[in-house]
Amino acid sequence: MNKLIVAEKDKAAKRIAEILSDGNYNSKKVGKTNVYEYTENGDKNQVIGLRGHIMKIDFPEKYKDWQAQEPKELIRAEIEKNPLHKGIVNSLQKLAKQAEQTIIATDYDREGELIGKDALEVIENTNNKITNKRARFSALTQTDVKTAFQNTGEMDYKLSSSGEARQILDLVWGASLTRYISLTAHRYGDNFLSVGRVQTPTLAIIVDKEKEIEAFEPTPYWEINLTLQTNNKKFQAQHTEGRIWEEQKADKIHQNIQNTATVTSTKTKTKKDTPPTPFNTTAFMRAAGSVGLNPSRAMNTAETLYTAGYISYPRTDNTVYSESLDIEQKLHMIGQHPEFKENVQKIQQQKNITPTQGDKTSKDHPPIHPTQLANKKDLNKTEWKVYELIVRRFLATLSPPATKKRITIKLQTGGETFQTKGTQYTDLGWREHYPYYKTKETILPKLQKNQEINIKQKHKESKQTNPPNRYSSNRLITKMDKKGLGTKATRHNIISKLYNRNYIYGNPPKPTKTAEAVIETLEEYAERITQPDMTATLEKEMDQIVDGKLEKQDVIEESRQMLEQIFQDLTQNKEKIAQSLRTGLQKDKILGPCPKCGENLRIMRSKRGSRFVGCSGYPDCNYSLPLPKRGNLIKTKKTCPNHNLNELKVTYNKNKKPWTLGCPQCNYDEWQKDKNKDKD
DNA sequence: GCAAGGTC
Repeated sequence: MNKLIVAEKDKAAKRIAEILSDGNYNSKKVGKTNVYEYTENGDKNQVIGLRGHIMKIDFPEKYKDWQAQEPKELIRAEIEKNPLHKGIVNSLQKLAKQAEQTIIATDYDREGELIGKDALEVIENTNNKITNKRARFSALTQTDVKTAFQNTGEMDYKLSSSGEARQILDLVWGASLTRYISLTAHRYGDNFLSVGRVQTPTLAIIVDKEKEIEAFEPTPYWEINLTLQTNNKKFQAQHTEGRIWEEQKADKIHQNIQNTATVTSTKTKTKKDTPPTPFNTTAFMRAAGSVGLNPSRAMNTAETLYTAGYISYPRTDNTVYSESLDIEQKLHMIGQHPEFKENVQKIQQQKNITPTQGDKTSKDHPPIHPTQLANKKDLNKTEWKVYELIVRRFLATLSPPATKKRITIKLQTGGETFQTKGTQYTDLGWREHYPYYKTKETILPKLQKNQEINIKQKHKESKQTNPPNRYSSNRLITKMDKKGLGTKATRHNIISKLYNRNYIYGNPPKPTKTAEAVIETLEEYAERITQPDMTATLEKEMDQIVDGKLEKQDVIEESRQMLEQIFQDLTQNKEKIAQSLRTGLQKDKILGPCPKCGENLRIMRSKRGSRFVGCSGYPDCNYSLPLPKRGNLIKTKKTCPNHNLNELKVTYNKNKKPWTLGCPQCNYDEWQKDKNKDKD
């Protein structure tokens, strides 16, 4: 029986052909798509790789004009399914005609089942006699794949329909609310304001943190420190109270301090510092942040390294190496590189090599690890940085813990207790191979109990509490992971989207006033879309569809009713919402005082569409400054010390780098100066 | 000009 085997991607198709044919396969092209062909008992089998989803859903053409209908009409609008990759669909159709059976071998998860079902529909529509089977495997290894094809099962239509429900809910909620917010705020064209099940709660996390920072009021506190001196060494000690909230108390302690202090105790503890676990996508991106790469750069670079064969598949949840991963061989390979040679030798000398394990054992793909030795000169700087990070992480997971001594010494003077802490590594362990964390050491002099030590200086230091830190984009990915927002393959895209929509800027990302206005509005009238909980509930309902406890149609219907309820609220409060959105959006336009009249300078648009800085005192005041024609203008939090105007940044949607324009007044003055210079 | 999810 001639078989058509359908994999999720080209790489997987090739690997499947390789395994099932024991290496005896041919590659050919059908259209532009790779097809891998082999014979089995005289039958011709063909393996094709898709490109993820090959179909997409959308509303019919007549809904295309945003202004032509009310956004709420989208809630019950019909939904079409159309080819996303026409070339692949054509190739599938060609192959389907020649086959008697098709085996769907897409990834073993919800989206994989849907991708497979969409492909199967294309196949069955061109060949209604074809039979089908489903091969399920969780790793592209010899044994897994062979077993899966010897024990094929049936398609799980409940699983794929849960995927369809997810698609429909995302489209209906996302599109209707995006249009509603955009139209209400008069943001047309590519200035639109987007809303979605994953992006909006993510943005809310950023906005909430910013509000926390803005509302933060520093509290003053004091610390009392000593500088002590033994024969040849100075060291510091701090009062055991730590932060002292009343200055009077701090003063009293300060006064009590004598000329000497007595050692009352010395304690030494040995601590083990366990090596890190293997890289999954989230952990990798977080680590990439510490070498200065944002999630998108990290992912793009990893993708390049993967395609070139240097590392394993970069989109994985798994943090446990499989039994079949030949660690000895990998070590040997890495050891060939002069830069890692010594590290590898050290690991090979260990009595045993036991890799660490994380708690995520989903076996979709192995944890990210090096698969081939790279030459530094074959890679660009960033690629090497990422490759080295992955190699070193791999080495670290095979290494012993680091051991450190923690020494705590307590001293007394004038009835006050002080302490000092020292850290010393006795064995660097994995840290030697993975130098991305700081290994800070504080070495204290050797002290005896009851020893008396001279106090060189006493300090009363006045300090204040700091606001919480913003999330870096890499930390944000971890946060999204914890809250169940997005998937390993999409989280970094969601963050890029927030940048492109001018909801956030800079790194760590800061929200624009527009973002704050959108989140505030939605939190008041469509709270559900701003909370991670929506995803959690969705996941539960998807599971219930799979278990047969709920029907896809019922889940969608219930969700539509909920959205209709929200639109009722939105419609009733239309004026209020429009007002608050517009005031919020205005805030991103006001830059500061006009030097001529003291009214507000704002970013404006002329009738012909060009941008400029104009005064709100117009027509009484006609002060203005020029602005660049292209790019998105973003008002930053920084203000110019000379003109008290907010500085501006210019970003572009395409891969062009953003640049800082700075204060528009300074920018203009510089330009004038340059112009005059040219004249001279 | 909408979402999120695959993959390149």
